Amino acid sequence: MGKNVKLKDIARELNLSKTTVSFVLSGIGDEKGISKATQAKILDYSQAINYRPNQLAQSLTSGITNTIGLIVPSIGDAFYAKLVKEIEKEAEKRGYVILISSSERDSRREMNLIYTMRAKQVDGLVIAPTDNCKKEVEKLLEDNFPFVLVDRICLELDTNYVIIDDEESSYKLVRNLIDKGRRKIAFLTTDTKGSAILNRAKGYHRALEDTGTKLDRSLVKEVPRENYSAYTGDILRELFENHPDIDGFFFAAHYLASETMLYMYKNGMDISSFGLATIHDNPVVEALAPNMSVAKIPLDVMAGKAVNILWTNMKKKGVNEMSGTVIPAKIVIKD
Amino acid sequence: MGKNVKLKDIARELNLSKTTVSFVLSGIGDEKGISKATQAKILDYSQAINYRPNQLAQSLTSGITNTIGLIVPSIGDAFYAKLVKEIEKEAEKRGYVILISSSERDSRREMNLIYTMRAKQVDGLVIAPTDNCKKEVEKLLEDNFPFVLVDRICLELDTNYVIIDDEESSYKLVRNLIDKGRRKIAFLTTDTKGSAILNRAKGYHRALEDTGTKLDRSLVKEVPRENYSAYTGDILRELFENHPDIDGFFFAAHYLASETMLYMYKNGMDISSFGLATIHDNPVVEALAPNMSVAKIPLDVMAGKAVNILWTNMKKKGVNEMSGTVIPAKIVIKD
DNA sequence: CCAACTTACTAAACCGGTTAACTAAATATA
DNA sequence: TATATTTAGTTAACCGGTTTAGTAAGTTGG
Repeated sequence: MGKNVKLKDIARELNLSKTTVSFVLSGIGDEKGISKATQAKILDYSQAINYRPNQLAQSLTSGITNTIGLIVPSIGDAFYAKLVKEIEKEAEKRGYVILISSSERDSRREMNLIYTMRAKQVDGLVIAPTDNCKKEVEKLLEDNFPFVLVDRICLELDTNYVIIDDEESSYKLVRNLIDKGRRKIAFLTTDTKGSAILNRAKGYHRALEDTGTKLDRSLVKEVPRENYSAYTGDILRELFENHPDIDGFFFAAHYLASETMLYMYKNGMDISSFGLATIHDNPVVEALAPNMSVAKIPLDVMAGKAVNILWTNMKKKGVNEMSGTVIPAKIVIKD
Repeated sequence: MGKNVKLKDIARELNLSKTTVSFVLSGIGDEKGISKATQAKILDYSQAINYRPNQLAQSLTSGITNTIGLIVPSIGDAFYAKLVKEIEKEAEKRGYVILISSSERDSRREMNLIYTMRAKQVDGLVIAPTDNCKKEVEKLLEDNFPFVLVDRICLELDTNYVIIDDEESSYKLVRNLIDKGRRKIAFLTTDTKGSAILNRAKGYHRALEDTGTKLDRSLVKEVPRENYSAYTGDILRELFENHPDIDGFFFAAHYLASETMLYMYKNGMDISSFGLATIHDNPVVEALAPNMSVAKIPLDVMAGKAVNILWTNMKKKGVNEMSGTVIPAKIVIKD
C-alpha cells in the first residue's frame, strides 16, 4: 500500500501551509479568504493524486465517526438480516456507515461488543438485546451514551426503544382463531425470556380469558431456541398424540411456524384444516400455509424510527429524554 | 456522554506522566522498567474509573484499525446474510470487527463504499463484487490494498479470490439429469453477467455437448434479477406452453429454484415428476422439492479461506502475490 | 569517594488532520 | 502621507494516544 498522500505532502508540493489546504478541501476556502486561483490549484492537485483524507484523524478532532454500531442476535438469521438491511438503508440516508456484530444471544458477548464498538468511537448503537441485557444497557444509560433498542426491550430499564405491540397483536390473532370457532389452540413458543416472547404469551393468555376459554398448559410448548429444528418434531408428535383434536396453532415466532408447517407437510397432514396464526412469517410459511394469519413486523418502519431516535439523540449531546415507541404489527387475517 | 477519561487525566491524578501510564496500560510496564507499585496503582485506578482507550487515537499512530470492510450485493438476502455471518465469525477469531455495506449490485455504489471504507482506514476488504467491478477493483490493485473477492470474481483481473467451481458443479448436476434419462432440461438463469452465472451456463452447455444433446435456446430463460419474483410466473407459463414435455430443470440460483417450486406447487403440478438441480438451495426448495439435486456452496469454507488470504495479505505489507482459490461445491444428488 | 551502572521514570515529537489566533502585504480611507 | 482595513494566507496548539531519546536519583565497584 505504502505511500498514502497526506495534507502535508500537498502543502509542501504547492508551497502552501497545511491550514490553507485543509480549508480548501473542507470547502470553506471562500469563507476563509483563500483566492480562487489557489483553491483551484489545490483542488486540481488533490484530484490528480487522488488524495483521500484519513478519517481517523478527522474523527479524532471532530469526535464524530459517522459510524453506528449494530448488534443483533444473529446476522445469519433471515429476519435479522432484513432488519440489518433496513437499518443500513436508514443510516446511509444520514451519512452513517455500520459496524456490525452478532451477540449470539450471549450477554457476555454483547457486553464485549458494546465495549469494542465504544472503543472504536461509534456515534451511537442500535441493539436487538439479549434476554440478560440489563447490566450492559445500564452502563450505557449511566454514561448517557446514545443508543436505541429494537425488536426487544430490556425489562426494568427506561431506554429508547422501538418494538411492535407484541401482546396486542398476539391477542388479535388468537382472538380471531377463537372467534372463528377454534377451541383447542396450541401455543408454540421458545424457552427464551425476552420481552417480545413474554408479551406474546400474555396476548395468548388474555385472548383465552376474554373468551372464557380454559387455558390448557399441555397445549403450550416451549421449544428450545438453540437448535430448535432438532426438537420440533418430537414436541409436535407428543402434542398430537395427547391432543388429536387440536384445531389451531399460534406461533410466537416465524421459525416455529415454518418448522411446524414442514412437519405437517411431510407427514401428509392437511394444513388447511387448522386455524393458524404466527408472529411474522417467512417464505416457507407463505408457501405451505396460505391460510396462516400473520402479524407482520414492519422492519422498514422499525428501522426508520430507530435510526431517527438515535439520530436526534446523537445530535443533542445533552440530556437524553428516552423515547419508547411501540409500532403496530401489520395484521393479515387469512382463512 | 461528556467526560470520557483520557490518559492525561489518569496521569495527572496519579502524578505520573502520560508515557508511564501508556506503558503500563499497554502491558509493557515491566519491559520499560516501571515499578510494580506504580503499575498496580495505574491498573487499579484505570479499572476503578473504567478507563477505555480511544481506539481512533491508537489506530492513528499504529496505522491499524482491526476492522475489515465487507461489501455484499445485498445484506437482506438470506444467502449473503449467511456469508456475512461466517465472515464475521472468521474475522472475530483474528480480532477484527466488520464494517458492512450493500452495493445493491450497483458498481457506482460499490466504488463509493470502497472509498468510504478506505477513508475509514479499514485494514482490508472482502468484496462480493458487482458485474461491473473492473474499475474500482483495478484501483485497489494499483494501490496494492489488501482485499479478497468472494462468491464472484472480477473478469480480466488477477486478484485474490475464493469462489466455487461453478462450471464443474453445473456440469455434474446437468450431466446427472441427462444420465438419469432427462432429455428436455430447461435452464433458468438471470440476466446478470457476473462470473458465477456465466460459468454456470458454461457447465450446462458442456453437459449437453458431452452427451450429444442438442441445445434448444428456447429452453434457456434469463429471468431479470431485479424483481425476479414478478417475472417468473409468466416465464414459466410460456415455457410450459411451448414445451409441455419438459422433464427437467437446472437453476442457476436458489431463488429461481424456489420461485419455480412455488409455481409448481400452487399450480398443482407434480414436482417429483421432474428431474431437478440447482446451484445452492434454500428452505423453500428443501420443503417443496426433496428430489432436487443441489450444489451447496460451503459458505463456512469460503469465508474461512477468504479471511485467511486477506489476513496474510494484511500482515505482509509488501508485494501481494495473488491467490485465487476455487473450492468445490458440495454436490448432493437426489432422486 | 568518584565514576559507572541501574532504576524509574519524563519531555517532546509524532500519527494526520482541524482550528483559533496571528501576520505580512496590498488597498482604501482620512 | 499616515492609518485603517482587507486580502491571503501562516503558525502553532490540539484531538488522544504511542514512542524515541533522555534524565535524575540511587546503587555498585574500584
